[in-house]
Amino acid sequence: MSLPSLSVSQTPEEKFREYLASRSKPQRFTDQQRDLVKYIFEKHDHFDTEQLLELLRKANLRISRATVYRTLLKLVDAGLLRRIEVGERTFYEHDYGYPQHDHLFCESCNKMIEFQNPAIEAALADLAAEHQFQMTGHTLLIRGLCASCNRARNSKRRLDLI
Amino acid sequence: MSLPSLSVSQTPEEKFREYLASRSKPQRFTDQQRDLVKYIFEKHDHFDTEQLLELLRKANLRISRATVYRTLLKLVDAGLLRRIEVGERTFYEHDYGYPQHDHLFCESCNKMIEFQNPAIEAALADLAAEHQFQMTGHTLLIRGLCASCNRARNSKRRLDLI
DNA sequence: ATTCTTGCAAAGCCTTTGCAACTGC
DNA sequence: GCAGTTGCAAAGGCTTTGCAAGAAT
Repeated sequence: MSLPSLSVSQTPEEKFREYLASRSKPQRFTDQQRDLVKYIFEKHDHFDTEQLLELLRKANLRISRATVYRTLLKLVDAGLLRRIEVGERTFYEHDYGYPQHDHLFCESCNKMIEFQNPAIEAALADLAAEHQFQMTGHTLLIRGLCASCNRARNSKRRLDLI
Repeated sequence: MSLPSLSVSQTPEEKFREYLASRSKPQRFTDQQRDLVKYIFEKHDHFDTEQLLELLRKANLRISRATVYRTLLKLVDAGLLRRIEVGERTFYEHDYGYPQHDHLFCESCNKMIEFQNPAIEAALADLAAEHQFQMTGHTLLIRGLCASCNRARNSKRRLDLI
């Protein structure tokens, strides 16, 4: 969406194949998995399973619901995708080839805005240290109104006053 | 658990009754709701619905599953409880009479440690301003190992080396 | 008396799983 | 050919809901 990609030496497919091959019980790379990886990494976006299934249907990729669920689990485990919980819903986004970041979530247009902010990172690290807490990760979502929805609301308000 | 309570002029029950009465369609205050509010506000804790049902059973409070779900919705709406999503699970905690805070979550002992941190708050506000984002709230969960689990792990590690 | 709430069981979501057919390797 | 994968449909969690009986105002 907004952050620069990291340069990575392997394609997502290569990285996934490597993951599959390196399991203690080697797993197989199937046509469905190939299509799914290709489709998901063609564009950077946030999606939940239902949206993905709908998009696959529209793209004429016939992969069963069960296979999509099973493959998403593997992609997360392989480090290609990251799960994010937004309220009650579970979304996925690119992990591989993409920098760590957090999100601003616009409750009006449902847009996800990614950001990286060293000041916040530092504040979290300090806080963890203060509590002698060994931080392994965090979840941060800022909810509110994005700039454009905010403008829209303000102009509507102005119109309402006329 | 750890933060000082705010002083509030109404008891949780009073506040809930006021909420019920002030609806456009006034709602009723029942024995089950009274018991539930009393039970939940007796001690400050984080719980999910399943845990609460189990605790109620042990406390010999017979309130049906459906009523618990229905009442929790109302308590959140009334501002008495706050929902927090931890991974896939939904927890509840006191909102009324309790200051805003975020959580450290220990993945080893599942303990929730509450904290308030002005530096983090400020960093979030700055970030939102930078993006011209009108923040209405945020969700922040820091995952990792709490001090005592960390110590336990370290002493185990030392023992393993012998 | 009226209207909301309860408890039960059924239904709804979303996700996982058992199984027979299929397919990478 | 063997072992892992797929697709289907059934089963699982968790949560919501329709309805008749019961309770609050």
